[in-house]
Amino acid sequence: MDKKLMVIDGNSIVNRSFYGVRPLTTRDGLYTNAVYGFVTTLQRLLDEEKPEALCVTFDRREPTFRHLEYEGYKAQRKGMPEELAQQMPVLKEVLDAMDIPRYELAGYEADDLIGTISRKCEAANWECVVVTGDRDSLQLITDRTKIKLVSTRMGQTTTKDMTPETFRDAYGFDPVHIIDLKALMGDASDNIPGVKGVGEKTAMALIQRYQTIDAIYAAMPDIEAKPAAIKKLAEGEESARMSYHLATIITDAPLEFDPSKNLRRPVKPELYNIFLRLEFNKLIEKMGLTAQETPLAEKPEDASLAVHTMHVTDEAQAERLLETFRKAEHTALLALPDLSAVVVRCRSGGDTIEAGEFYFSRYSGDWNKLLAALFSPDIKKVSHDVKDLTRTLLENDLPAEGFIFDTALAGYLLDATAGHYDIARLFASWFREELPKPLYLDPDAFSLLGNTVQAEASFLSYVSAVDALYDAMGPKLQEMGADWLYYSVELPLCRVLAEMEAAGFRVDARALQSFGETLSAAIDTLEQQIYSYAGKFNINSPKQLGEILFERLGLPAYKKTKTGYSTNAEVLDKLRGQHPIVGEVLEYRQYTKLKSTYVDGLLKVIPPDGRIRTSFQMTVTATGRLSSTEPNLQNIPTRTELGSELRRMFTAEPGKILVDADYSQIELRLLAHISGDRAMQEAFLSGEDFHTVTAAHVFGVPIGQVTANMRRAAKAVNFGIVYGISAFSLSQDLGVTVTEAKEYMDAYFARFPGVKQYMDTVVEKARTDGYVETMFHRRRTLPEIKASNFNTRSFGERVALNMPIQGTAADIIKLAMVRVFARLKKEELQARLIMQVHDELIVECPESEAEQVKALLTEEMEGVCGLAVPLTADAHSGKNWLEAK
DNA sequence: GTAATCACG
DNA sequence: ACGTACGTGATTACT
Repeated sequence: MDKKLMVIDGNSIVNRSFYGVRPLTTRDGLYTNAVYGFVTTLQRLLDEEKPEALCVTFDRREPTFRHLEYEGYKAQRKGMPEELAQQMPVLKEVLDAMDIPRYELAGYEADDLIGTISRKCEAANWECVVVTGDRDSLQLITDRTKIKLVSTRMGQTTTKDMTPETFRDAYGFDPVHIIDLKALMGDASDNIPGVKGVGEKTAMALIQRYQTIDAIYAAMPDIEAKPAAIKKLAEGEESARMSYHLATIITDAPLEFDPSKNLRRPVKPELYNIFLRLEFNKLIEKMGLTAQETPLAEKPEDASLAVHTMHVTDEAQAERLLETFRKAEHTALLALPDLSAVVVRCRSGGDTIEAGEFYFSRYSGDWNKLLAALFSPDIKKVSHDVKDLTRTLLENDLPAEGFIFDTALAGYLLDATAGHYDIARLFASWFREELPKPLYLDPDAFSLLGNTVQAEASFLSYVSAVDALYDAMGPKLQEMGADWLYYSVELPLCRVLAEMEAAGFRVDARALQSFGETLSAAIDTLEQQIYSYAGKFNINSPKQLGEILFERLGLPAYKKTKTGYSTNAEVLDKLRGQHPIVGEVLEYRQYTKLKSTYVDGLLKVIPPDGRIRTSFQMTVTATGRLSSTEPNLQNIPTRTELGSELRRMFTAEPGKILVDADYSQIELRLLAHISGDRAMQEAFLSGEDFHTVTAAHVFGVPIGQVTANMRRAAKAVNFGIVYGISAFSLSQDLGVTVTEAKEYMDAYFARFPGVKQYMDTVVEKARTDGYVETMFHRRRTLPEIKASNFNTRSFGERVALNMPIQGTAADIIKLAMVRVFARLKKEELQARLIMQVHDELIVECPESEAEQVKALLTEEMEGVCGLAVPLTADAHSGKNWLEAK
């Protein structure tokens, strides 16, 4: 059988990848989606076709000679967006590392190169597969050359094989006559004029009947077509002949090409480093790439590190090592989640210190005593995920002191949008080297002697990675000015959160259960009523609900989603009154939401002691806020009366009481402070309702004459500013026209010129620096701000406006938590912090402490930092969350 | 696994 | 002209 060569239209595939793959960037802002899409597509094609040889063609950016010949030709082709252009050199680098030949030739387009390559293959008795998304190439199809047409729809790449047979089935003539077809109908995207007035239908019919334009013009004027078409053909002959020429792909470009010189070769070792730089971790894994023999020089080399590693099992050894650790300036330390093993890496600070890596497990002495010694304050520990380790230790009645660094937390502060902060990924992205996969996740591995050594080795490599990261990250934190935030807020917060998680929040399971039963009954009734209008269907399925509402019942569909009708609350609310089913669906939604997410969801996670324990995530949000998972206790309902009933089930334990304190409008106060706008600051200093004062300013009336509607509008503008406003969104929110919304904004900016100025300067600063930051130097990098895509860039601008405000509020409450925690301890109160909801703290304490705790909370929260406006917090107490709010 | 929806600040 | 609020997490349906 003949050998097969696959030639890829590089520009076509990279373009499709760029628009088909969601935007991806590396942590330093390099766009990578087109390269990623290209490589994955290539992998798939190779799998499918298994060609012996492979090459890629590219267009040169200079004008080709056809531009000179006919100036309209492809003149309108848009320039590449910057995000794609920057990926082109990277893609070429990748192809070189994969040892795939690239062809480009000044004066020739990719099509011409492909045409030439395919003919040379045929001449050498090779089969040729052309991969492109461009239908122009179909004219190249022969018995030996097939085209794989690539199309991308909704992120899914599909290919269609076009052979002479499939082509004829689709078009009714031979592939080569597609040139004749284009000569008649033209091609707007390539600026081929064709015959004026002859479109696709006429042209197809003519070519199917006569095959070539020569045959058509030879038979003129007696051809099978409408008289009007015949007239146009006659007038357009010259244009047809020229178009024919333009549509013909060149197959004899001056290109040296021998298919046997394009045989597939193994990838070069550099590919690993390139992929690492591009953060293509999945591809590295899939393609089985490994690090190069010679590591990059970036990793800090520690000459003093002892080469020896030791498995510590006996007490005498351990005692000696503990003494060593106490003298060390720091040790890196990791523990298994079940505390069954600990690994320590200790570097020499002097002659007396025994340097090395030590693996503690299967210990003959008192394991808990050893742990207590390791986690006491006199050993300065660098670790990873300190909050989780602290919680585990506390839950086992062990000390959890002396943590001086957390590599996960540092990674987050250094790049809050990276998303993942596991040791392997941090190590790979910092040092461009891979780390062995974690083997310790499987506890059984330790019982199997064969695996043990491997598991230990892997665990040891993790602790050395943490140690190396500590060296690299510490200075970086300082460099960006985030060291105070890190050491005085984030790191101490680990302990605070660990204790909050361990404490949990008491929930009245019986009350919750009976609330659930009430809901169930209501849901059943509503279900029957809804079915009575429309028959039985799954009300929870937006698809089925949409069909019922907008097709069966004929209600007007205001909005669509990607996949069909939108049936969200906003849409349904507009349909209220048009059909009784609408209100019932809304009610059904509300009840089922409460039942499934809250009642059932929470009942599932109530342990025997009745206290629900959430997990606070410290490394998730891009702004610095915490998040809460399994379960999320930061989104317990409050906005509706029925929903807020759930808060009644969150209680203090008998004899105790909840104290709830929240910041009053912290984000707007921060806006007033950060922007330096005097009028806005005075609005807060006046002591009047802030939204009312803003309304008075914006509408130019005395405070006494502000109507509810005016206040509502002002409030919407205030929030809009914090979110990075646009007139359109504001108009949607307020239900007014865009023009009116624009007027509100103009009036607002006229009255608060400092706010306008802040908005301009913060966006400008984001553009020059590539990041924005909070008052405490928490940073968010913003590659989006330089995007050429309008939407992406606008998003970047909104984020630039919002992050410093939301983020500073997050910094402030975190600092307040650390201080409240310390005060409660210092004053020897039994009160315990148990919850944080972004601008709100909840403390559970004996009733006798309530007043003292209220005062303490208010004082610490308000006293975090001095602003140009008062930072106020209000505290309330009650037996349950609803009462205390 | 993704999309739609809806709960919170 | 572009298409829109900022930040999260859980549940359900459906591919």
